[in-house]
Amino acid sequence: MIEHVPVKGLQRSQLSKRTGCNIETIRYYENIGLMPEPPRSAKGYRLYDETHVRRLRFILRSRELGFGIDEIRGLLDLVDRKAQTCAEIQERTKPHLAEIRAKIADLRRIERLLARTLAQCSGEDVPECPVLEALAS
Amino acid sequence: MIEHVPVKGLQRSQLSKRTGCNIETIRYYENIGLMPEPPRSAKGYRLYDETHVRRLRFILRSRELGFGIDEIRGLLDLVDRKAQTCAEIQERTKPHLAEIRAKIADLRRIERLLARTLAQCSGEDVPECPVLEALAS
DNA sequence: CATAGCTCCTGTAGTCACTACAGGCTCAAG
DNA sequence: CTTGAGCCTGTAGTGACTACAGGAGCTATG
Repeated sequence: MIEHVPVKGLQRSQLSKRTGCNIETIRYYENIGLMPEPPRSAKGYRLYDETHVRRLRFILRSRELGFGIDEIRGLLDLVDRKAQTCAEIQERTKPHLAEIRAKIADLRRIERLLARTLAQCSGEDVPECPVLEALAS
Repeated sequence: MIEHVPVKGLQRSQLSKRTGCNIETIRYYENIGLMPEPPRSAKGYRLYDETHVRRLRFILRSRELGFGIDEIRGLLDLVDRKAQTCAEIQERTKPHLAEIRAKIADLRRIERLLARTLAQCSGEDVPECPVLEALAS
């Protein structure tokens, strides 16, 4: 009569399905200390609960918004300390927003250059291509 | 009377200075076959010339424009074959431009979301932060 | 009861585009 | 002759995963 009642808790694949996170990535986040080590079943299987689902969603959402692992570690520390204030969060988020804006500006510059060069390109079978010339210059 | 006249040609550090390319990166490009193996001096020092300068500039410019190593390999193949046509170049450049535009769209979405959330943030010492709530949701 | 096929466990290697380092040789200046 | 820079090589580290190898366990079917 040991463990006849199925141990409640989500296994790795269930957590993966619930969050859309790659199954290997979950273990990776555990290894680097973003996800806590979950309790284990008698046979050593990881057993997750709703707190893990929420934490993983937080991480994934932050990644989507372009935060790096270390930045997320910082945000999670604030959450865990429960001492976070709006001011602290702003302090971390504002430079991140600035970075994203810089990346956008960069890409737009590249896009303009590439589009302009392509527009000069006849698309015919001539051996002189303005794109290559732009790259070589 | 061996090699009294300095062997003409640029050494790695000179090529690095002329192109702005990190000195280690030059060897890396050689290892992966983007840069050709240059001739060597009697003692085995690499000796570059203007053709190497031009090729490296082409590579660096392409990287700046966001082309991956394999894409550059493709462009260089076209250049080397001397059989390139505008049509071939367009074929390779158009999808790349589309990728860049997709990345811009992505980043703009992220930027809007982050900016909107930050705008709701009072910056005061309250423990409920709309940014964290947005991340957790 | 046995076997098949799935999921789980672990550690490790591969990805991309570099960058850095260790250990040894060469070269020019002082 | 010594010092310090620059060259050579191979290898390891970066970030954020992703994939694989080798072994154990679970469940369903014959």
